[in-house]
Amino acid sequence: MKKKRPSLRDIAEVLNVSTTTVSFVLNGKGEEKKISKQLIERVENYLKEIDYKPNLIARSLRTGNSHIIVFMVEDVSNHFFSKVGRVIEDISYKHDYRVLFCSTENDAKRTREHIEIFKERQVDGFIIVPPPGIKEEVENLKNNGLPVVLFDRKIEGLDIDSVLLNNYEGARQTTQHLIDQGFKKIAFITIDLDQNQMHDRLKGYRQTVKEEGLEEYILTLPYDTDRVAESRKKIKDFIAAHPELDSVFFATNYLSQSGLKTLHQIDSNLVSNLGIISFDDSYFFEMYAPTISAYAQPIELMGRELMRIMFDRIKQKGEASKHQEVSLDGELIIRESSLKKYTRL
Amino acid sequence: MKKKRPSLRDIAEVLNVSTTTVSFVLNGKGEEKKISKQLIERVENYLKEIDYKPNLIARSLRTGNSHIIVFMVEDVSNHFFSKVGRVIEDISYKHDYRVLFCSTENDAKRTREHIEIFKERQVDGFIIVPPPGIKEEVENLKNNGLPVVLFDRKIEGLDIDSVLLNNYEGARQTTQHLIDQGFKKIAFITIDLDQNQMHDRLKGYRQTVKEEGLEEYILTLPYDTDRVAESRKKIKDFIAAHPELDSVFFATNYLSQSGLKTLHQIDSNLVSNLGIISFDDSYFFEMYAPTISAYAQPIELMGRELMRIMFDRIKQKGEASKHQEVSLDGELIIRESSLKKYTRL
DNA sequence: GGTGCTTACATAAACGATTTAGGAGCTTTA
DNA sequence: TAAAGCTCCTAAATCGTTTATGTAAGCACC
Repeated sequence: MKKKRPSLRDIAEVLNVSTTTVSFVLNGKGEEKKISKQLIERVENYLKEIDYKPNLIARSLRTGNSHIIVFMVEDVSNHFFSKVGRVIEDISYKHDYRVLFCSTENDAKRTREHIEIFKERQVDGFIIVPPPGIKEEVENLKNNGLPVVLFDRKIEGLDIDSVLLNNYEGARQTTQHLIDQGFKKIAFITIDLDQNQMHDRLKGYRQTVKEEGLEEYILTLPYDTDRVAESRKKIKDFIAAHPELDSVFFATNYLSQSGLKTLHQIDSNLVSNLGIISFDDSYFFEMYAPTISAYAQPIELMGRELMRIMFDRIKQKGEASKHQEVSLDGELIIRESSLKKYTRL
Repeated sequence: MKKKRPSLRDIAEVLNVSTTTVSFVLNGKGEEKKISKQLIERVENYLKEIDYKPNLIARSLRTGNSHIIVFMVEDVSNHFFSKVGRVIEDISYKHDYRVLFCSTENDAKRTREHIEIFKERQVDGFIIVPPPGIKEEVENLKNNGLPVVLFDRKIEGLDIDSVLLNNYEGARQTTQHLIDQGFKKIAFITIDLDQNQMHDRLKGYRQTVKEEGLEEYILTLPYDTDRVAESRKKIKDFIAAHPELDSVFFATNYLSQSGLKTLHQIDSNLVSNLGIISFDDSYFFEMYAPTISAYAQPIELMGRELMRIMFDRIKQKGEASKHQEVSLDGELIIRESSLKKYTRL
């Protein structure tokens, strides 16, 4: 049943030329390799006629690259990562590269295993959202001449290509926006995740309220998603302890979503009465009532930058050269929830 | 810099044995192939010592399979598909298979091209959410002995493995639930997508209201996501034309989300005053106020069934055998929005 | 002591491409 | 006319595995 696809050799035989010739023509190196016009044409016509598709596995084995890049993120089904993944996928396809998606679950062991497996598969590059504790593996990849671009987070003490959000600046803008709207008692609700991006957001918030001579209200919740009940309680207590609060800045979109629910539970008018803004946009915010303002990461741009750097590296074929650290600005998406005139206090 | 990984041949040389021996031991066929215990041990120790990893590309070339399966869906960043993708990814990894994700955009041409490309890469199987118009290509894949499992939709007139939701039954249950809650004027809002799953949902709704002696209220919106304004207007007109409606059944979660927004725009109390339920669950529904009831697809189970069939087929190595059509039931997730006592009419 | 059967390995041919090195035939040049 | 230089093409090695086939040694058997 399974009829074998013709190989280069089969074609060469039919045309009575060598496989070399067919290969050269196939790869558009005909002229360069001084194959005569007529022969090029003859081969090309035949290739087209039988709609020949080379066996990419064989090509990979010979050339040592696979035209596959991996995109390792915390969770492929996470909205932000899957959107960026989609951008990367599209760009890759245009350049004849494919993308392997993979979830790290922010776990070092799982990530290490995956990196190992992908190396066996001769992938051509890695885009990684690094979990803590994989500095060494990433360094090894780089030293082996494999392109690696970090995304979303960096690894302390490792000079390597990366595409990041300017979290500090983003948090500053977000906080400033609330202040500009007339909010004065701004709570910052974050998680106890020891990673740069969270630190930078916190710093941005603190610096801004400080400069404006306002007080800080900071609540740190556990990172564990299964400690929801605990988080809920903490938010309730926090709100109760600070009745003077007029607005809330959630440090991640996940926090905002569960936070909104909690606020609504405390008092169904609370959400409308507080100024609310989220770091990270979400599809959800557009639908909520009121619509929720957010500082959105530049998804499209991030994907493009990641691939630009990736292809730069691939072209360089492992030659060392200075690393690029791209820090991108997001965009404040102002919706109803952060506009003073919409709150009813 | 890039130090070459040792090959089987290198190892054989060091150990003074043949590559055959090393290969057999590597693949655990030592005993079967009558290699002596001592030698097996010697080879195994060395393999472990240098932490040898075989070149999977070479293996693929030789064996003709890649241990890669593709998961082609409408959009990899869609919540439902990415969740199922995640399940598939996890199962695959456990069996040493990798997953290539790919977005079809529901476009036949794009899908055809992708199928072609994946065949060149010798992928071992396809899980496809088929766009209209690719019957022939899918049939070819199957006839070439390549495992194909359809997901979410079927292709009319093609007998092939598939994992589907029992849309009819789901819509019946959903409608019945509203009726049991005491709702009597139930609107069904759907899209004009000519695909089985939508037809079945409509049928389920109609049959149920008919059996209960209730009137049908059906609104069909354009599928195009960029005709949002038009959809909004249609919903508004529909609601205005039928002030007697006491509940709404949205046929997809995307519809629910934009529909909720529209309802809220019409009248901020409308969402609380109507009974609302959605086909397809969404993360969003849990957070909304009120929380929105939904008929949830069994994501985990779907992923497992897809992979079960896939591995069945892979084991059969292209032998034809009767196709399996799995029809799964979802689960009614009852939240506030569909409970009569929560609506204030 | 020839035949046959294990055991325990090795040899070498694939898989299907890319690519290096080279060769045949022609023209040019000193 | 011999050497050199083109032009156009080919032979064969190579990538790193898997696996069909080969074979040498040992033993049994009549």
